[in-house]
Amino acid sequence: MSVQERKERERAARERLIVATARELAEQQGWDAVTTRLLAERIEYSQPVLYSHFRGKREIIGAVALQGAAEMAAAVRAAALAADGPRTRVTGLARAYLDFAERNPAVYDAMFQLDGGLAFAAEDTPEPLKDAFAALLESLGEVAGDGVHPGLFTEVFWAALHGLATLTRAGRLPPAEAERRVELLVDRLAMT
Amino acid sequence: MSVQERKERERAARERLIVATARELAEQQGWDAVTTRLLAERIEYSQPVLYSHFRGKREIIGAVALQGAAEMAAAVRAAALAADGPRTRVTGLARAYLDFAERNPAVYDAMFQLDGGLAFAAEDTPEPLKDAFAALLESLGEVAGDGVHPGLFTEVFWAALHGLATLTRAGRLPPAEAERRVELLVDRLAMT
DNA sequence: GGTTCGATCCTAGCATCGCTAGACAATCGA
DNA sequence: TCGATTGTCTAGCGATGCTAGGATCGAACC
Repeated sequence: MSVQERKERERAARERLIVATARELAEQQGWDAVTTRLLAERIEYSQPVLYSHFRGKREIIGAVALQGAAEMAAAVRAAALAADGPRTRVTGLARAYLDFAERNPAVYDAMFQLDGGLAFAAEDTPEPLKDAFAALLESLGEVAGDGVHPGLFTEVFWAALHGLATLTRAGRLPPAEAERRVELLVDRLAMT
Repeated sequence: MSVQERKERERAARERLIVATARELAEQQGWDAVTTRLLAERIEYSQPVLYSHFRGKREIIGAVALQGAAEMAAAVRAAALAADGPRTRVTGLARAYLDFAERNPAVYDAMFQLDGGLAFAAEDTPEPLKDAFAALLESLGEVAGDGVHPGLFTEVFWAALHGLATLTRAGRLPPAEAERRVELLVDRLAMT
């Protein structure tokens, strides 16, 4: 059995290598540069090996997205823990969210802009995605305000952050005043 | 000269046909289906003809985006005119925006999700895009609140709408409660 | 220890993509 | 009427995601 176990370990390691390499390549040169040929060359295997781990390129993007969701959830929770009041917690959360999107644009794209073949807002939504939303909900729920459903409030706040993140990164919003936009958003949306 | 004018007219008509066909095809089967071959076949010309009008597929997407921006500006202004108070105006604007995105998903993608090679938030931003932002500003500026820059407020409100539009359409947000999210957003953001 | 057999991987290739070169035909000016 | 110009098409290039089928390697059995 030991031989088989070793093979499984090696196989899992190679799968992690694929995901990590795809992510690295995407951050360096954009997702367009992540071709199956280049990716295969980087991991020093032939193309078909990729397809023994993933159904196709979509699933590789999906794997990067899940990894990113876990990291984002951690980043958001860390920011929330570092703050003391509900208000500063929300501001910190917003900054952490936008900061993550800015520092990991390719991962953010994998999560929300590209098709990673992942289910959302459904029963079969992968755990990391549900947990990332839960991380937002934990801090945002307490500032939803009276009579407002915490989940609904979180959705709206999240959408606003997502809009700021994508429009800023696409050059639709001047980056200079990003901080003022965050302050305005928190000022108005959060009921403290 | 008349002959040359006729040719120019016909050429302009063909260009409109290309844009209209690309848009139609994108709305029916998604932008992935808008290949240069299929598009050429639909307009009953060969592929290279497309490149005598546009630099490439990107520019065709850009042309659809500009068309969409003009329509969206008109839709937003119409909604604003139909309302009487600042508050109902903002609500109507928000509904019109999201309605446009929902009814014209491919056009909305061309405007904000895909690369149409268009400049934003810069001097060389095409007029229709600046005008679409201006249409939002006209109604949103009056509810920015004291001491808040109308442009900045418009940017934040727009980002929130954009986030709602994209996340809803991507299946990230359940469509059922879309209306309640709009109400919450307007309630909190608009100072009336 | 040699042999068999299954798992693993690679070479080669398919269909399709955006885009372009060069041949061909239609039209215009002289 | 004839050359030149303009316009269009056929054919093809390089690159893409993905796959079929053969080669190779290692584990397991007599």
